Amino acid sequence: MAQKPAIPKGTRDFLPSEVAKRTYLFDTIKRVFKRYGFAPIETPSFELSSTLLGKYGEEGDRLIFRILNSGEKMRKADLEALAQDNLPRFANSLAEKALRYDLTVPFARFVVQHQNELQFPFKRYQIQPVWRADRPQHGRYQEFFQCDADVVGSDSLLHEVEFIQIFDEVLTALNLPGFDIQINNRKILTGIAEVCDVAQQIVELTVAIDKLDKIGEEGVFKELKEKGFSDLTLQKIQPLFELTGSNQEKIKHLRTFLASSEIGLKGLDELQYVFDRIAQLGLAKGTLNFDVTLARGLNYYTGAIFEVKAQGVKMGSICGGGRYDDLTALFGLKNLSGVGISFGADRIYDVLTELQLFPSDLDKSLDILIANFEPETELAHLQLLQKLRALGLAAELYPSSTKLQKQLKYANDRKARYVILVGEEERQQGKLTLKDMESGLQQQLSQAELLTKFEPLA
RNA sequence: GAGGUUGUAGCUCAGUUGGUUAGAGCGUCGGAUUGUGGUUCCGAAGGUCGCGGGUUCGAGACCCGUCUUCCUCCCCA
Repeated sequence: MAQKPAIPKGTRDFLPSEVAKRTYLFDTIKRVFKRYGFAPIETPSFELSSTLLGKYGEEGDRLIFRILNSGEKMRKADLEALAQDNLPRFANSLAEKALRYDLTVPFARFVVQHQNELQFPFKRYQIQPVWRADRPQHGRYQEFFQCDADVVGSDSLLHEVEFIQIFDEVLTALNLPGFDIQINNRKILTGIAEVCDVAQQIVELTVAIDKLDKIGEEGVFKELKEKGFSDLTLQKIQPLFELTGSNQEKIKHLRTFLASSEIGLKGLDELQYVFDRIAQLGLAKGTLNFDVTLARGLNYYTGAIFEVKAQGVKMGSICGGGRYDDLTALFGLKNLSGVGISFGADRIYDVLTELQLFPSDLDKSLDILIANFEPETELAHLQLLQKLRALGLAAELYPSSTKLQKQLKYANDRKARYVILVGEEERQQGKLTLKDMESGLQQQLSQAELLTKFEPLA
């Protein structure tokens, strides 16, 4: 019986017109990455479970797609763990491999494994799909692409500056009219926790204040209270929510607030450097904002934290990133500082679609169609096609000599710019008719004239 | 992982308190036009009503399960 076809939830098919848009998006990002000296690498779609598990917290482990052992390996199932109701251990014994959850952890594994073959500081970019067993929602898929660029082996703040320039350059090239690059520094958050005497609960603290723009000041206080923070702490944090004014004014206020925290002040110094450099260099369309409440969930960030939001659309962050001082330590290589960013290609795609910013001629897959009148001229047409294709033009001969009406409709649907007509009339005169599908105008040309006409277009 | 929501033609959606043969627009195909597309006119094809079970004389509609969609939370890009 014919079965209704379907694809798993949170996955998508891409039609030619969609692939054309995605290619445009990826190519724009790649072009900028390359200009800044990043080289592409690729890693496998799946890794050993042990490489991935435990790197993203409890929540992350739950969202990792596992690959069931096959054949004889099934016998490795730990039935004892099942009997003891230890489901995580049982699951691990069933699946030794898992689909890549992000590009950063596999990259850390890659760096450690190939450390002797790489030049440091090592700058790589990587555009590949990742998989998450998350519940799909607007702008959230189970299979999606990440476009990451990272530098490892350098603690220079130069990279932070360059990444901000990359955000600006890519998103400007994609014609986004406006976007906010939010920046914060993990050291400032650590300093805040120190000043408030809650250094141990920094994760709970930052996760809560990260939600400020979503649930408001009251919501944050409520959540902090539920997490067991004292009224005194809440009172100390309060001034943070009232930080207003320019980036410089915010930094100034925080210097007072964090006066007793060495690490907090270091974070402010780092931030100040980045702001100074960007002010001197300038940005095209982006604006750089200091946002103390920006935390991002990931625990491994230690310095700058970035997040980018597009203006004029209701969409979560479209880019993110930050500095992580010891990511490769997870795999045994210490003291290697890294900093990186990620473009959320699928979300950017949705934003560009919503704002109608994709160039209109992207899905043009055919420049010239030769209409098919009679089988006898087939060879001559194929020879003409060779010449047109040698010029770099996408050209094809309609495969059968059906009604001209149908062939023109096909050319129209394919968005072909020109149609070449060679019927009995033209053949007798040794000419061909070139029809411009946009203007509808036709002209009679010899083959040599035709090729001369198209030469500059190639 | 928790709660809610959706599913009818290729697409977007109608379908009354359960009652003959499930409709429309768009798209597709054919024709009006045997060498001229986009517009127009005429016609046609296309549906196990997500899937499985139940209630009923009778289910697209009601009930249960399941998958899917979208949303809120969690988390994230």
